[in-house]
Amino acid sequence: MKKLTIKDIAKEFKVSISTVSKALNDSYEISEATKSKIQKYAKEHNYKPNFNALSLKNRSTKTIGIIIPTMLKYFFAQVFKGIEKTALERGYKVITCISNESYTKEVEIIEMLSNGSIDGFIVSLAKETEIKGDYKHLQDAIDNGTPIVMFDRVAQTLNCDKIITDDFDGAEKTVEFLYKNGHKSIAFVSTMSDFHIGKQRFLGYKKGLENVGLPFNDNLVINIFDRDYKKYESILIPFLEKNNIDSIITTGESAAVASMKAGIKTGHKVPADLSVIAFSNGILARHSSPKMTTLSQHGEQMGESAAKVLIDKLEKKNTDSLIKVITTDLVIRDSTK
Amino acid sequence: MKKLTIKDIAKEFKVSISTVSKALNDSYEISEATKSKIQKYAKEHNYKPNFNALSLKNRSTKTIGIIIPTMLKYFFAQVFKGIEKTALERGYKVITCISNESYTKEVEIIEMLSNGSIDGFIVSLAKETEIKGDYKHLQDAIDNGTPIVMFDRVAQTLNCDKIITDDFDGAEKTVEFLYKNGHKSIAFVSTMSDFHIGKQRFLGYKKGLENVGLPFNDNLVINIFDRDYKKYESILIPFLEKNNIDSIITTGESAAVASMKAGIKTGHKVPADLSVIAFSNGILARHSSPKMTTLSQHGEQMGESAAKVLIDKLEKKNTDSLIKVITTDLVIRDSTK
DNA sequence: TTGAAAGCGGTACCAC
DNA sequence: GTGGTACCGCTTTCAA
Repeated sequence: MKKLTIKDIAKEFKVSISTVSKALNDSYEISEATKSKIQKYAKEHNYKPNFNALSLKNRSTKTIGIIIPTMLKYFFAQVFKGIEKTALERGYKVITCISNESYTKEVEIIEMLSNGSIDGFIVSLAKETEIKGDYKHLQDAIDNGTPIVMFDRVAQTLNCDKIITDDFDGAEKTVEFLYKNGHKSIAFVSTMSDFHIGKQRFLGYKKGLENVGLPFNDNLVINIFDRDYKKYESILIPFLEKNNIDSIITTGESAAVASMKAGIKTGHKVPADLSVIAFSNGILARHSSPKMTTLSQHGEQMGESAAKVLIDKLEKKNTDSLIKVITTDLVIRDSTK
Repeated sequence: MKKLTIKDIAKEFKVSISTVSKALNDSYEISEATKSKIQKYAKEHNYKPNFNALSLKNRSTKTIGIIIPTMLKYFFAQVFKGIEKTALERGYKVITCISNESYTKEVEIIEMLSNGSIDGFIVSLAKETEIKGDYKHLQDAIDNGTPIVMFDRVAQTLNCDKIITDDFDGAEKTVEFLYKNGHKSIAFVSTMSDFHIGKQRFLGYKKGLENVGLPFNDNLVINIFDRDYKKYESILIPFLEKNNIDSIITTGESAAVASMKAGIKTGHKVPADLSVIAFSNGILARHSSPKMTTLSQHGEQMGESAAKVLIDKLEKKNTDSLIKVITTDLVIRDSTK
């Protein structure tokens, strides 16, 4: 039972294919009688215009390519949700590819999709790519007329639309929040120091300290490079033992959970004498005990925004590049006093 | 800077387009000299055969459609990872759509993609669809010659390939494990009693009790219908107070976390006098305190399997429908004694 | 009001 | 060894 085509319908009614095409598109050129019988037939027989033929003709696929480092992190899954929802609403499909933090994979994906498969890209950089700092593959795509919208892990030097978090400001205001609540010895735990966003969060932390008049102390900052969250705790225990710390800001959830556990193991009470706040987007925060206070990231909204900006660009509703900042919200739960 | 086509290359070398096509496909009909100069030129100018033209010609898009209820659950994200990886390895792209547990959405997605956008589907049913029991949209797709592979939440009555978890056996062996470790009063907490897989897990639980000679007690079973995990705890506290329970099997992570918290609040010690085991796939299990013992689900492997089975079918490497069971593993952590 | 034909970017058969 | 052409399914211009 193969697919019905315009040609089949033309044969059925003994008319030309152009008549059928026009009838289906409700053209004024065609008589009501002809139109209605053809439309009825098409509907009854579940006719659907062939996607590839249309894409070929229109030079537009109505699909967008997503390239993200992973789907296993809740933040990215949330962004994906926002993209998918918005895209569908506006009649676009999404092809989703995972770079798995690999530069090579990212390049290959761009290559693979740059053959008319998609109209534009939404990208968040692989870790390797960001460290390498080589964005030629993305620049090539742009030069070829394929718009790119980046989010979260964006390439500073690339001229394209960007959706980002207020990393700097978020960290800054978090320090101020902790200070106002009586904390004097605020530590910063980062698992993202390789990333631009990690650096911004760190700089915001420093700025926050400066704002409230606390000295910056290098010993209160720890950068974890290990990718294995299981080791976080053992790294943090000596950190907490050696230093007199009353609060911790972490760049992510796993580190925050580990911080709380390490805090408890080193004799602290959370939040009575150790407060913990994480840049986060979710799932662990709400299930940890105590429940985690977070600087909440609105991944879904970032996704919606990215899709909207890209599709507007594809449909020429906007033209010049913008940077959109989605601000974090401080969500106070039980890990801070 | 528009895309280079075969026609452009033909013009460049003043040869016919068929010569170019053959040269690019390394045909024996074309002289080495011509081939090499054309191939060189194509590579240098980054020529890529147009995807839509090829798909149109070949009636095959080398892309597969994924329809899943959500990406925010770790299990589905894992399955997605497996699918994406395997698909890419075999030269396929994936278009991913979220049904958001809605029957209507699921139907719309199938409609939308049934226009030659994809060669086959990988589906896990929306909750609504499963409750409704109406699989006509899927049957239609199959009848139209679009193969479907289902996973986890599969339609019993549909004749297609299926990748499932050993829900019944998993629950059964879990009861036996708990019994061997001295538990006599084993509760079953389900958030999936609407789903076939939830029913299977329950039946496996009953069978397990029977196997070890424990009586089945209706009071020790609780079905939670509330979708809000925040309420789980308040539902479970009276459940634990009223009954004398020494161990709990849950159908998912959130319920297990809530069970542990409720247990602690009702004066139990986990795992000393209350053991908790969850059907799970991940992330919470490893970060909870105590870390959760799980019946681990291998989502990624299910995804790999689903993609492999679908692609084999598309490429006619297999032909008849199979049901593949991916068995769970008992991963013992700290929530069981 | 309807139809013929070109074209989107390829492939492949057939002729030269 | 190279070129002409039909075709994949559809839209659109132009002619009838």
